[in-house]
Amino acid sequence: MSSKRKPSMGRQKIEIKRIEKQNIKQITFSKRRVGLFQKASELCTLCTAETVVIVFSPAGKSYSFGHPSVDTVVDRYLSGGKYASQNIGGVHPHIRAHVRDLNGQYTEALTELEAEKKRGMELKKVRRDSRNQHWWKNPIEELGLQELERLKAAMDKLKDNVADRASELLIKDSHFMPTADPIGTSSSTQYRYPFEPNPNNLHASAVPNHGYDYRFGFGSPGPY
Amino acid sequence: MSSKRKPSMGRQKIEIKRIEKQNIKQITFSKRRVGLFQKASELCTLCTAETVVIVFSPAGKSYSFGHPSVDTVVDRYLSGGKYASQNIGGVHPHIRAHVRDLNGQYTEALTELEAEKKRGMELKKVRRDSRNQHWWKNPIEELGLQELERLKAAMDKLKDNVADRASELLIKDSHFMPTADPIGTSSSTQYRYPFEPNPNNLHASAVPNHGYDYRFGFGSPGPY
DNA sequence: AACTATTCATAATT
DNA sequence: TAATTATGAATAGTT
Repeated sequence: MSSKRKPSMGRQKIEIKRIEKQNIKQITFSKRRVGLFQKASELCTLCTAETVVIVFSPAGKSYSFGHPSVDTVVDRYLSGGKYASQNIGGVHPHIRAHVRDLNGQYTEALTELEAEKKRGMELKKVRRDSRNQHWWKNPIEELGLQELERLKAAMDKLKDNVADRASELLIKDSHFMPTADPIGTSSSTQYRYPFEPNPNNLHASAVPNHGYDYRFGFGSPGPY
Repeated sequence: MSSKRKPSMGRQKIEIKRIEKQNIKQITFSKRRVGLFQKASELCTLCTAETVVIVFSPAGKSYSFGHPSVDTVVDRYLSGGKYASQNIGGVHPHIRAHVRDLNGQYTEALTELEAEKKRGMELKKVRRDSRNQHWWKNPIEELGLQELERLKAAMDKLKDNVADRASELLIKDSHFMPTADPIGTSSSTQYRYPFEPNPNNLHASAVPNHGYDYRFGFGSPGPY
């Protein structure tokens, strides 16, 4: 209750090198990961670009962002950069514009859909598309087109409505949820990857930089 | 030369939506792509994280950043999450990483839904939405805090369901898995610069671009 | 998690 | 295409 406000020092300049303090590192990771995804999202939207960002935390948890989808972009990359999909190509530039806001809406919609399903709605096999392989669809593996459509429509509506005004309500009540954590994160059983926690150096091969101002000028003539 | 200096307006606020003007878009793309890679690099360094960023310009040119390398991180993602080949019915074994990756799930789900619709599948409107369980479709103004709480609860529940399902699968597949190597490039290219402008390889075969010559001077076919 | 002071990113412009 | 600069955004340190 003292009267003083917040004599914050404000943002301080930091050296870009490995953060030793675990707690600080964790917080920084969280903040910057969000910022990174946000930047990626904006790039997609503004420039009609396809982008994927995958990040493994030092603990081994993965986070990703992808437009049109993680798989789409990764596949395209692996296949040599060919135009992976002609049907998707910036046609819908702002699908995932408000990732955080929509994340909750998505899960809610899924829940609602599951309820519908259990209630005895007709089930239809999803088409043979490779997308079938996504494990996360299993919980709703019987989603029929009708359900998908409903879900889609609902999400669209929510997107419009919530994106415009929910934030003000939400911010004072609750926040969007963390995007990762379902399975025990304490992870005593967490598998440890070979290089992932490699503490001391990032051996990005002939890596010129690491941690400080970089500059590269592969300015390109022609198409960007 | 008199002192006729035009003080630039400085950075102006812009709306995050598709940029129509091609020249502006191209410039923005270049700048933001660099900024994105820079952010990714800093995240790696500061937090000892493994990260990959792949971006395709609207012209189809790809750029990527990866630490320790693009392939390393992509492989890790693929081996831990899924495999690119067609999937047979049944449970999917490679789910470890994806389990905690709701963000990616979200983007993929959204895209999937979009694809469903665009694929031309029957467009059925919802008719039973008069039911109370569709409260969440109402205009946001009508959503009170109570509803928001409910939505939040539903989200948590869904996440639990997903986590449970995932746990089952994890237990069921707690053994070693063959590393999915979608394209057989697991080893060769180690020498990569962190910021990797991929050469124009629209004509490329199944092999991801591996040139380390990041100066592409190709002509500019296609749009842009 | 919320706040600020500050650094950093970048839109407009040359 | 690159450089400059004023302003918008991201975020380090703090509460």
